[in-house]
Order: sequence, then structure tokens, then C-alpha cells
Amino acid sequence: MDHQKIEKKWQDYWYNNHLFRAEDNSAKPKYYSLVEFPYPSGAGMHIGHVRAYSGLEVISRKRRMEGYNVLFPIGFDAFGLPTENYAIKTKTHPRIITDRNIETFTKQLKMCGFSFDFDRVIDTTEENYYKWTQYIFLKLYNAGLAYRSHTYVNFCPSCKCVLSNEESQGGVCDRCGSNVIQKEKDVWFLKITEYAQDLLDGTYKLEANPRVKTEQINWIGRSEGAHINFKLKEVNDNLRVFTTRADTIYGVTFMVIAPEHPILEKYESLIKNLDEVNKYKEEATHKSEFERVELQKDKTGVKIEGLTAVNPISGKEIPIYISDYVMMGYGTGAIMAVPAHDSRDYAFAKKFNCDIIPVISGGNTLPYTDIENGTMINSPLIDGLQVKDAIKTMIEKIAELKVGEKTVNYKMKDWAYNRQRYWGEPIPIIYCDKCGIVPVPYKDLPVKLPYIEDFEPNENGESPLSKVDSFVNCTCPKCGAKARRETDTMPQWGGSSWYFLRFTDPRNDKEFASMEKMKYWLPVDWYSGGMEHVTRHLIYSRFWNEFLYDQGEVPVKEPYKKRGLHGLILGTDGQKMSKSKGNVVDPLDIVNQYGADVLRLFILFISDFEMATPWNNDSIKGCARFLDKVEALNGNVRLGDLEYSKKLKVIINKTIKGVSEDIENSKFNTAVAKLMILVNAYTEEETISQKDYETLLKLLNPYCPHMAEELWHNYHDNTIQYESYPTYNEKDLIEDTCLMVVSVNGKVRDKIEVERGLSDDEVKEIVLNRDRIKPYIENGYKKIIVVKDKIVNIVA
RNA sequence: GGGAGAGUGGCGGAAUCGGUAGACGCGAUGGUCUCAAACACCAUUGGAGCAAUCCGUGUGGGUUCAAGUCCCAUCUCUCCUACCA
Repeated sequence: MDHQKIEKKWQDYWYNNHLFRAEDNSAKPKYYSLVEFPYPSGAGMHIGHVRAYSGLEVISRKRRMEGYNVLFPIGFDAFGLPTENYAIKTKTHPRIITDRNIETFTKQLKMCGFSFDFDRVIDTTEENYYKWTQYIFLKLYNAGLAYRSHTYVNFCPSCKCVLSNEESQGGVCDRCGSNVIQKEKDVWFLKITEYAQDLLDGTYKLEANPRVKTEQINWIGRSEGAHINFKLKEVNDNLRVFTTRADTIYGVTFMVIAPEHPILEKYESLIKNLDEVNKYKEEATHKSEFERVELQKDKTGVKIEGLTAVNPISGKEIPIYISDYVMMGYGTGAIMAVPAHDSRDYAFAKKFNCDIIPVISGGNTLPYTDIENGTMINSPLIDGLQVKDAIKTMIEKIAELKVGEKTVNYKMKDWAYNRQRYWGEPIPIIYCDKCGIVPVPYKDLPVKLPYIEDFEPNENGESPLSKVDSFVNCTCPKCGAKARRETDTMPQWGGSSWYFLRFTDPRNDKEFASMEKMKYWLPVDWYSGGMEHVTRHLIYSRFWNEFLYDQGEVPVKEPYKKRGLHGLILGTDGQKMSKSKGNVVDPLDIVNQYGADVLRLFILFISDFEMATPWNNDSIKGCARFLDKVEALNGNVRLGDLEYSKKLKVIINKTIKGVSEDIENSKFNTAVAKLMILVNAYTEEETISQKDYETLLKLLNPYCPHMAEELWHNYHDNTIQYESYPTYNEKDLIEDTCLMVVSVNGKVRDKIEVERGLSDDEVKEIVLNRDRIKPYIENGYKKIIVVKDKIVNIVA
């Protein structure tokens, strides 16, 4: 069959007739299946996209046949650095590049025959979309969840841009791979930490692979402990620390604060060795996070002369050090060091000759860090207590003395939200000399991104928009005086944090989506995506949705009911595909050579959907042969019912059941194997009935819709897309007879074909008289275990 | 350092509750068709052995009538995370 021709034919038919359009008013039950919308890169669609979309493509086509009103949308997450960098390199405006790329992507998606609702396509860079991204930002601002702060942030020296914590994992820029440094800047933060507990609670409820859940749970990083205030001897102030081990307080022999800690500036005048301290501070902040981690074995630091802390329990005076092994971003940026029971504190103490006092018994050598089950020593108030009780008792004591309290700490940090870049949503904020920070009134949205020619960032990391006077200069909405606009833009993750809401009502110009439509469509029933977005996009978007829910703007607290996973497609060499390795597979080459149906079938057949798998050029042939066989069967079809062997009936019914169950469990590969078994069984028959052939076509349709549609039209005038999905007959699932395995001492010695449902005694009698078995039981046997219809084991 | 996942033929990978290990596909070998090749079709295909049979799911133990599957120990790989106090 000429796949080029028939695929084009049915794609035109489906898309021109809007066959996959989701209905807003429908009596059918709804189903919202969502795949992570692509970033429209210049390279076009990648083989990974095909795999990522094929899973829910199968589900969506199956749901339509099952009578659901399906929303399976697609759009483009088109703001972002790669486009901007490419624009700088080629001196072409990002708008032009984006439009071009979206066009290419759309064409390619259609060439694969994906059943997206192309009437709902959204583009995050369009004014009528980013207007609402800005709207949600203002909502956050007005709720006190967007704030500006002057602080140290992750900064990529190559992209000349601030990065969020999520974008600089491992101390490396997410986009370009450069080492990230700490830079002091004006930063917009979104207070995602306010939602840490809600996000954690929601994670437990999410239907998802444990990998997804644990990763989110670890990222949120809840830990229970206490805040403890250590009085400063020289001034009337406290040094506050966070600890999970309040029990070890008698073992504290020194304090350590992060180089960025504010008391350094606050009590500058008291510090006798200020020059030395400032020098260390300077060095530390200019080290990249990578360097800090690399040098971790070798602890560095400076003792702060002139400031002393007082242990609130023992009253002992202890020195304070500055060291870069303490991070400003976690806890309070200060720790109480217990060198006897913490290997980092121990290393530091050894180097700086600090005292080391063990407070938990059991260890012969220091540092003794295996301290979950020890007993307290050298700790007057809690001596002899088990660690667990000691923590509890000490926290109570601290609270009683009003020098601290029980608290919960989260690893997650607030989300650094501004970027010094052109190709993003302008942050809708105005600075007025009189009124300070003024949010743009909702009615003035969108703050349009001006069309400019010079979009290169400058050397000191200022946004290209700062050079555009017509954009910067404005009037204060409050007092009418001359004012300036914020010139930074939002990060790539902004637009994608709410796109699933927009899909329910993509052309609305009054609201980001109507409540009525969101009530109908939400939550997303099945959201499929990659592991790489679990600690970024998935958390961000859940945060926005939870916030909007609390504002009464969306109807559900958690936007996703189920989160599915897809594994990476690796190169044939087992390495990640990349241009530099030259192991990239272009999906369109496969489409041209074998057709979209073969590609779709193969990409799901290749392995477990959730696992990473190397690409294999040779195995595709098997899928092509399979489709040839399906087509060839067309000649064996006879109208009307045929009476088959029970065996074939069983195969048909088992296939229907198995394929359906496998698909629901994301076991797309074994579902294909079952279809192959069915086709092989059909091929052995002289003739098959039209009804049974159509059963095959319906089962095949979600995978290979072009072929299914083409063959279906040999018998019908209507489309197969909304034909009812096959159901199976319970009583035809099992054969009348069964093959039982006979083993002696666990080794297979014989097989018997017997009637189903024989009693144990009947089976025993048959087995003991088998010629193949007799030699093994000449000297009698100890016992016989019969597993009904399956296996007999004789213990001799 | 912490967490998660994985280890099965020449290859990609299957294997509900512990019950015939290797489904399905690729490749390979032999054959049919062809002047020939490709395609297609038929047969065989975990290893050793003529065979009976023996050995086989990273490694070493254990539980069980029975272990890829459960338990203990151990090695290797992948991903995530990371001076997290």
C-alpha cells in the first residue's frame, strides 16, 4: 500500500473536518488527556516528541471510541532563551523564528497523524495569551506572593541571566551548561515556599509512578526540627539557627554562618578582623556553586573576632566562624556546629582546632554519626535519654525558656522569577519615585513586548528592554507622575504554568478561561510527560493552580489527576541523542521510508513506555511486515458470521481484553505483541469473518489510524474514529482444555492436555500412570502438589 | 553522602498471586520461489550434547514441593539530588 498517499488522504480528511474537535457542550462524559506542549525549536520535531505523544495519542483515540468527549490539545511554549540566542546569532527577529518553527512543528505533528484538537492551539508568545500570564502574576503580587528583593542569586555568566534554583541544579545552567555563580541583584521572587506543605500534600494524592512522587517529595524536602536562638554576647541580639538535632546542643562548640549572612554587615563595627572576613566573603560569593562543592573536602573559613555566641542551654560562650559550607539559602544561613556527631563540622573543627565534645554514646571513633539510636551523655538535662526522647525533651525545654521553638523547614526555595532577556513576558510592574513599586492595573494589560531590533543583553546583565525608551518611560497609574517600567521579563516557566487551564477555553478574551468550562474539563485526567520536568514545571504549575484555587479563580485544587511518564529514546549507541554525538534519528526520515503508522507502532513497541531505550533501525521492519499482513488479510475476509474453532475465539477475546488492559497500564509494547499474535492466528485461517476483521481494525486504530481508516472504508462509508471499541465475551476467554505441566522435584518431566477443572485426585491418577513419569516414582513418592489447571509437582 | 530505578539469549525486550524462563519482534542458519538478487513464504534458533540429559535470569547464601519473582549479603550500571544543618 502506498503509505504516503493514504496517510495524506486521511490526514486531510480528519483535519479538514475537525474530527478531533473537543465539544464544550456534550452529553458524553469528558476526558482530558494532556501531553507536555513542545518548545518549538528550529530543529523541528525530535524522535522523543513522537514517543512522548504516542502514549496519550493511543489513549485519546481509544477514549473517543469508548464514547468520551475527548480534549487532547496541543500548543507551543515558545518564549525562551534558545530562540533568542538563535535570533542573535542569525540576526533574525524571534517573532519570525517562532512563527516559522510553529509552522514546521504543526506540519510535522500532522504528518504523524496525531489526533490533537488543532482548533485549540495556543502560543504562549501571543498577546492574548501572555496577557493572562501577566494577569496571574499581578494576582500573585496583590496577594503578597510576588516580592522584590536585593540578594544573592544564581547567575549564569554566559547567558547573562538570573536563574531559579530549579534551573541551576548541580550548579550548572540548565540552558547552556556554564557554571553558575552567585551574584547580588534585584530579584523578583514568587513565594512558592508558602505552598510547600500544600504541594507536598497534593503530591501524596497524585496518581503517579513512585519515581515521580519521591522526586517531588525530596525536592520539597520537608524536615522537622527547631529554631534555636543563640544570644550574642556583645549586643542585644540573637543568632538564629535551624537544627533537626536539638538533642546535641551540649555538643555545640562553635557556630558557623554563611558568607552572605546579614549579621556581618549589621555588626560590621564590632568585627575586629573585618578586612579578613570581607576578603573571605568576597572570594566565596564569586566561587561558582560547582567550585564550592568540588572543594568540599577542604574546609575553609575565618573566625569572626569580636562576636561571640552564648549557648542558651549550657550558658557556655562559643566562637563564631564564617564558612562557605553553610548556605544562606537553607534554614537560617547559620548552624550550631556539633563536631563530634557531624562529619562536616568535624572536618572544620580539626582544621581550626575547635573543641570536640561527644554527647551520644556508642561510637568508638569520632565523628560518630550513626546516632539514630544512641543514648545521651555529657548533657545534664537529658543524660541517659534515648535520642528520640532527647530531641522531644530538648525542644520542649527550648520553648519553655523562650529561646526557640519547634519548626518545619523545607529545602524548596522561593522561585526567582525575572530574567534579563527580551524574549519573554514583560513583568507588569511600574517604578514611581513617589509611589515606589506599582502594579500595572488589570485593565491596562497586556504590557506589550515591543518589537525591537537590538535584543542583545548588555555586559552588566541588564535586559535589552532597558534600552527601549518608549517602553521604559510611562506614567504612574497611581499619581500620574513620570515613571519607569520593569524591564526584566518572565522565565520560560511562566507561560507553561497555566496552559492546561487555557486549553479549556483558548479563545476567551474576557478571562483566562471561563469558570464554567474549567468546571467541565478539569482536572486533567491523564498528564503525560518526562522525568526532567518533575521538579520544575510540574511543581510550578501545581503551585499556580493551587494559588488560583485559593483565589477562587479555578474550580479544583490539584490540576492533575494522574501523571504518566515516558522514557527517553537513546541513540543506537545507548547514549543520549545529541547533534554533537551524531546519533540523532529524524522521525520524518522514518515517516518517509515506512510511513507514520509504522513509526507510531514501532515507537510504542520498542520497549516499556516508561523506560529509556536505545533506538534500533533494524527492528522497524517487523512493524512494517505486521501492517503488510493486516492488509493482506483483507483478501481473506468473508461476509457473514463463520463458526470458528474455540481456540480462535479464545484468542480474539483474550486479545481484546489484553490489549485494552495493557493500554490502560501504559504497557503499549505488550499490547502490540498481542495484536501481532492475533494477526498471526488470523493468517493461519483460510477465511475470517468481516466482523472479526473489523475487530482487529478497531483495536489497531489507536496505533495505526491511517491504515485502519483505509481498510475500514472497504466496508463502510463513515470514519472508524468514533466506532465503538471492541468488548470481549467473558465465557470465551478460556479454552475447555488446558495444558498441565507435570514436574518431579521441581523439574519439568511431562505435559498433559486435560479437561479444565479436574479434581486433584483425578489429576493424580492420570499423572501417576504416565509412562514418562513412572520411572521417577519407582520407589514411591512423598507427596503431590496440584495447582488447578496449571501444574502438578511430585516430590519423590 | 542521600534517594529512586535497573541487571534475563547475538539484539530490543516478555513473564498477574512464587507455578512450563525467553511471549512478540529483530538478527542468524537451512529451505521454497527466482537466470540472479531483493521481497515474500516455510522450518530451526538460550548454551553444551548424537541422544537420554545437564546447565542457565549480575554474584554468594537462605526460605519453599516450586524462586527471574520472596528474604539476607554483595557487585555493576543509569537517573535524580546534594556541604540540607
